[in-house]
Amino acid sequence: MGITKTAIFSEQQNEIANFAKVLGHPARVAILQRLFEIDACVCGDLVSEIGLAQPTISQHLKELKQLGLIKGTIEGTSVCYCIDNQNWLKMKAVLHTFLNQDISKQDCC
Amino acid sequence: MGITKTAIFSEQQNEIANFAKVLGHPARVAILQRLFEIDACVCGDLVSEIGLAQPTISQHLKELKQLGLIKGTIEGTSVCYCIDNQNWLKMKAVLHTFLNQDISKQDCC
DNA sequence: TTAATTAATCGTAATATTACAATCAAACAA
DNA sequence: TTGTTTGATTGTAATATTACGATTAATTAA
Repeated sequence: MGITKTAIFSEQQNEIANFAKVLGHPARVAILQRLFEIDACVCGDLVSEIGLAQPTISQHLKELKQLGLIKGTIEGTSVCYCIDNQNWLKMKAVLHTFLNQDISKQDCC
Repeated sequence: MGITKTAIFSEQQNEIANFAKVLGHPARVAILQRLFEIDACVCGDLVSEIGLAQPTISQHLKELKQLGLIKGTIEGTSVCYCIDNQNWLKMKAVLHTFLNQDISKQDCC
């Protein structure tokens, strides 16, 4: 019914899924890549760089912020965004653990 | 409009997002974990293990299959699923590269 | 003050996703 | 053959997501 039954899964499984979900849109991938690329913080240049309307970018930024992957500081009329190192590392650790599960044997089917 | 503008993003960005998206649901995370756990292939035990209806599990399996992360073989009346090693490694490489982007300096905002 | 700029928020339309009941198709068992 | 089992498919309801126009709030500039 469009709603995910989070209750029946473990916290770890939900955590993995939540991190993966926020990376599951190319606009958010592009935003993160841009924030890594630009040493200094990027503000609303993201709107012109990525070809989406300002409210759309703002919405994606909100999701990234909610998961803690980025943080923004007001600088005059603009807002400066950057990666939140600590939470990025946290996500990295969570996803790496999942991705590095070992394939025990060879193909079985 | 609920539709993602894939055309304005690079192939790499879409690839990252597509892999992340399929991991963005706890049921699919659980299915993959189970397939890693169980050495032999699991069939419809997934339905009883995970607390979702059979059509729902089937739907999630389909998405995993479409991205090539798992493969299924018919064995009598049941279907045996397992991880597709090659594509799993491909995804691992793609996501690792993205996750390992370096944080250039310290926090800037 | 008023105008301009920037970005968040609101409202909404279009589409996608999640979940499951009902059904169907294929393989096996009797 | 007929029944049984397994899992895919269909159809559908509920909810979520994506995208953007319009508006708003906040800051700076004149």
